[in-house]
Amino acid sequence: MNNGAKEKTMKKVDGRGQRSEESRGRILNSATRIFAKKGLDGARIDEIAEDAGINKRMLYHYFGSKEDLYVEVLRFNYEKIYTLSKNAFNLADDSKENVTRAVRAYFYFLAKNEDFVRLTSWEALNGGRFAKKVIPQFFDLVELEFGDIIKDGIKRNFIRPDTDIRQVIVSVQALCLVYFNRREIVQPLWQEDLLSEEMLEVRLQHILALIFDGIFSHEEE
Amino acid sequence: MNNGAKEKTMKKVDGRGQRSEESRGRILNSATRIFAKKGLDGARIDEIAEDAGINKRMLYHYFGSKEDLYVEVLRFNYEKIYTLSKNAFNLADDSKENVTRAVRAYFYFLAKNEDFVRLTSWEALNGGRFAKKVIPQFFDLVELEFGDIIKDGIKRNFIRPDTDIRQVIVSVQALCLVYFNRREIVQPLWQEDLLSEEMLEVRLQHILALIFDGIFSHEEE
Amino acid sequence: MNNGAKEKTMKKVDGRGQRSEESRGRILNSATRIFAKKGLDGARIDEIAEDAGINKRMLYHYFGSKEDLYVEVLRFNYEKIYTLSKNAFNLADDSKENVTRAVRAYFYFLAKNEDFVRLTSWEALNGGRFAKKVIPQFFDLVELEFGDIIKDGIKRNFIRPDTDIRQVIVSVQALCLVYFNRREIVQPLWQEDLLSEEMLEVRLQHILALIFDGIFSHEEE
Amino acid sequence: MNNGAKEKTMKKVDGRGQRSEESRGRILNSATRIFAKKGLDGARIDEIAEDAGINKRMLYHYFGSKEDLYVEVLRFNYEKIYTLSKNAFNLADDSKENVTRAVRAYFYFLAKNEDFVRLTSWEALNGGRFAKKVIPQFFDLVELEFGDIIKDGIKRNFIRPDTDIRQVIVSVQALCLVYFNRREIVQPLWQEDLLSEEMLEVRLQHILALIFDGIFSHEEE
DNA sequence: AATGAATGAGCTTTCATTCAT
DNA sequence: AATGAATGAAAGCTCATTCAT
Repeated sequence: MNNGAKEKTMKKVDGRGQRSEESRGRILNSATRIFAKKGLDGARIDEIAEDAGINKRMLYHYFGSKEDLYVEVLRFNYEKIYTLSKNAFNLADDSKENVTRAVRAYFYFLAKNEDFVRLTSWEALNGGRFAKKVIPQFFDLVELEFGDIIKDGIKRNFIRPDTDIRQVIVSVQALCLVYFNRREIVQPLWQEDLLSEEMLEVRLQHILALIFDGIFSHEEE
Repeated sequence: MNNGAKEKTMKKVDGRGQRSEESRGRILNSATRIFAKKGLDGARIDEIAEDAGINKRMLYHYFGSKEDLYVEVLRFNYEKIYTLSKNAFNLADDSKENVTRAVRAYFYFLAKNEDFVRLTSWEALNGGRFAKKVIPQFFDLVELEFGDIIKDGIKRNFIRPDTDIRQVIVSVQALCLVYFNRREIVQPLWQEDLLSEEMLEVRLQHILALIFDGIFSHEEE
Repeated sequence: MNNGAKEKTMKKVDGRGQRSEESRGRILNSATRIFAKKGLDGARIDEIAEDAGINKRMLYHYFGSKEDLYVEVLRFNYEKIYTLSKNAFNLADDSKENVTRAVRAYFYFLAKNEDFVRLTSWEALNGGRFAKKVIPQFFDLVELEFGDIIKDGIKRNFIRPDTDIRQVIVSVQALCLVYFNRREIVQPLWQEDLLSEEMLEVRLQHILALIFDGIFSHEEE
Repeated sequence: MNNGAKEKTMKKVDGRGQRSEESRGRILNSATRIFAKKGLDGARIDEIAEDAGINKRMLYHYFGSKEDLYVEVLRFNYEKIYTLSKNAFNLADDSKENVTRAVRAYFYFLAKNEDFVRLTSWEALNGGRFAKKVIPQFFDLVELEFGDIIKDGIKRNFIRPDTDIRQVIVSVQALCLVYFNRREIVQPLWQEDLLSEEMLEVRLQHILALIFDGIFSHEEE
């Protein structure tokens, strides 16, 4: 259905096709926000349509059903993180630098994409039921490529050879996600706004310190 | 309401009051399971009532509304982890031992209480909106007491003095929770069942290794 | 059903029968208040039972059903006005005095029996559907006896011979009832409390003046 | 809500908006009939929807809730009597004529609008709770303008100067309303149909006679 | 391409009534 | 005589979806 709609737009380069593509985009944006906020069950088609400023009927025209729209929202948002992994994850010689760059990129991606964080959390509670329709191997691909970085680090003897790469992937993801995921809940522990630039950097440094002093061999210390 | 019902039962030890308490309990158990599985919005009162084997009306009689029932379910389940924190967290002389015992207790509590894990995750997405009615300072109390253990460790010079206790609390919680939280999603990375005794122990050891080699001073290495 | 319960009580003079009669009375009083306030549809069995301080089950034991209870409430309250008509309506020689006494008695009866006023109003909206089960000729009997007073007045030449007795009955009833009936609605027209002794007397005098100067021959003026 | 829907219709004179307005009107008519008959508590949304021949959902779409619909019904019906008071109550030189015209207009308005009579009676039992949302000063405005007529009559020396205008307003309203209000109850007193043209006129003449011979100075007699 | 109006199924909630003790 | 617990039917209300233009 997604593809179908896209092809249509391709064909028609005149005014009508563009409006159509614009409507589709507006729906997608509104749906992202509202599904992120309330989940599949909590979201209301009426609210999305009103927020997008379009007629409810068009929403069905473009996306078929609430569930299909939800899946498209997942696709739309996961494409963003694909892009991230393509760009920010090139191996350099310094393993520590590689890991730092990757973690930083992931962490700040999450910081800037609260909707993605929430969508991924709803999906976790769904057991990835819908995301699987979008990503065969659901599970941020970032993490898979992060695995390569670790593997490379082991080769170069920077990282302990007995390191369980999969566990590390899961852990790094957890350490980053949790900060946004449970932000409202842990916020009371701090005076400062958890999303301020300073606090974000504090958290990132904490994560890096925890990881490095754990997984790196300690010969250099 | 909870207390009220209990007192009633206290008074009458004969058959009458007990059935009431039993019904209440059955509702609470069914509701726990179904809210855990589907969340507040996804759960259906009919399903809960049928599962509990009682008339829908009684559910309203005992709990007032769907939302109130949900809050009672949170209370009911959070009481379990209170108990944990009361019992398993007594300070010994060995700081490493203290941390290990606490993390192990928490980790295995989560392993045995999938419903709790899921309820807490739904609540995170709700910003703790409902849990706040149950726990003034929502956020597993376990973690707060875990803070004392870290503090004690710092005093004894086992743990680095510059450690940010709150960040560690958040991180430990993340490292434990993620494993159950996103289990269905990360499972494809492994052949083995993530909930098998062996795999649980593997994860726990990974967490401990990550933590220790990070937060402990490295004089002993 | 009413009689049945009474006979029972007659038989048993010991404690049990008295309690039973007392419970019945409490239910009737509570039901009167609540039916008067909210009507048959608006009243709730639970509320009546709680207000009477008895178990809902007893209410069904004594009265059979909500509707039957309502009918008993009507009977219970109409008996009060029967008593009135028996006592206050004896013919004297002075026709004006007779009418005055009767109207005054009726007006103050209503003033002191707000519940009766409301019950009779609900019944009017019901077309007397339920009251008919209690009084064959529903319609305050007072009024019928009031008819005799008028008739007597005509005989004595105090009242115009062309007076339509039935219309007068309806009108007098209206003039008295409306004051209590629509009290909350007309109250804003006055500063004073419509139920104060002074205001009640003002209204009564207005009614009497309106009636007399209308229906009496004007020879004496 | 009322205005909103009307504006909508204004914009689009083609088929689309009109059906909406028509549905709204059908609901209002059905609701008037059924609320008049059974009151707010006795009426059933399903019955109204079925009677209006529309889907229950639309009723909520247009009116929001049962109570809101009830309020709109009151507004809708009170507008009718506003119109009456605007048209039929212009002062002429003859005071008797003025009063007669006003009472006649009011009396026949009631005769032709049984629903209005009943709605106003339910509201009286509600203490005007809902009508207050529609009319700041609930209480037929007719009556207030009737007050002006009386006042004018006093000026012209046709009506006794000590007349309490507010009492007269209440009384006239009572004398008219009661005939329709309690019609089913008093009907057994007559053989004829109370709503027949003849009987209506009889009642009206009775009311006028009662009023005039009371409130007018009797010099002319 | 776009829309206002409409719908049926299903949701939460309520209520008069009865069961079991 | 009295009661706490339980129930089925139906109420008010909501929602994803489709019709007609």
